[in-house]
Amino acid sequence: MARPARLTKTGLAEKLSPVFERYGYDGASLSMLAAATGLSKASLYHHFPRGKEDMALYALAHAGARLQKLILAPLAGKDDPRDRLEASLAGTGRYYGGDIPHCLMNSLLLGEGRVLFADRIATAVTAWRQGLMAALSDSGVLGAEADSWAREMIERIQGALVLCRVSGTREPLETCLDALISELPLS
Amino acid sequence: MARPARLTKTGLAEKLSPVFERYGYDGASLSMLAAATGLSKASLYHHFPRGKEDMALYALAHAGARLQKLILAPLAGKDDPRDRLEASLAGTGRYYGGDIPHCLMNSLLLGEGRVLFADRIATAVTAWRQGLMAALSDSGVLGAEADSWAREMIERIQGALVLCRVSGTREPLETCLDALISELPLS
DNA sequence: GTCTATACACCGATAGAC
DNA sequence: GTCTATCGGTGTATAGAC
Repeated sequence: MARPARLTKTGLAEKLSPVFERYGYDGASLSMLAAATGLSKASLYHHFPRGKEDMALYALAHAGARLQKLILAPLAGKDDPRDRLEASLAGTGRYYGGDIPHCLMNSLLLGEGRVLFADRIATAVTAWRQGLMAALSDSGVLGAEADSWAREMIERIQGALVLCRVSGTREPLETCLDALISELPLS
Repeated sequence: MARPARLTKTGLAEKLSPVFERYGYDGASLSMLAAATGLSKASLYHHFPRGKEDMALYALAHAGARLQKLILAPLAGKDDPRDRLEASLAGTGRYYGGDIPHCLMNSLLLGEGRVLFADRIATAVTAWRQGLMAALSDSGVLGAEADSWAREMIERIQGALVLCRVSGTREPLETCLDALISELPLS
């Protein structure tokens, strides 16, 4: 495989994301972001000339790539639809890692971040929903029911993530994912 | 009824809440909060001597009172449990008002706000969950099922609120509340 | 590509007049 | 109880040496 530069944008985005996840766009300061990367504020501007907005965009791009890999790709195969849905939900548990899982797209929806990133986030959520719908349809669930199930799955996962922040644990998410698997409307 | 002072703490909390809801604790600046109340920053400190933290606490107290009135009180009557649950869900729709509904307790769970307010928020969520459980139990739903239904209802409502911020509309919340009413596990 | 030093606006908070 | 004026600190962002 190609040897990557020691400091890739992807590598930086990986370190920036947790700050945006925990503090939101307004709450994430350049001092925090610099500390998280191990660079100075000035060096961050070398990599992200347009400043904090650029950094959040790269964090979002990184989140989108992980969404694709861990959640959407498993949905798209040609295996048994039940296996695909279960694999995607398992991937969802890995996507939302950490002792207190956070959703970057949720955190960026407050304050100034909503103005800047709502379109991009809506696109990602739509892709997620359509991926779920497709797998549900493949399993024989009728169109309208597949639609409402896909919506409900994302709704419950996002709600569980809120409850994780309330309780300070991963437990609501794990319980939710288990419940979703057992309630899948499949034959 | 007693004549209230022209500027009550409750009246101020009502004006402060939308700012904390939309921007979170870190993102809400004193300039915004002053503008929202029509007071100067110095006057805000007269009413809330400990500054922004005090203001957020009063906003939380105001939210707690509204939760009690619109969501919890309807659950606690002696009417038919189905009527109580439906009344509470209708109250939930009013509690989360506005063109893009926001949840103060959710918004305060980011950044510094989580450190300061997580305990208080967890207490409110627990009360909500127990109120739902009690009404479900009264309707004959078994303990374990009442517990998981109460959890799922809050989870879905919170998730729907996230999707409202994604789409910029009330529609996910309204759809969720309608679905919950029609799916209530009652006789 | 990294850094130190710095610019200037805004932050939360306070002093003190009215 | 409200205000203007101001404090010290931090915010984002830039200049320029190495």
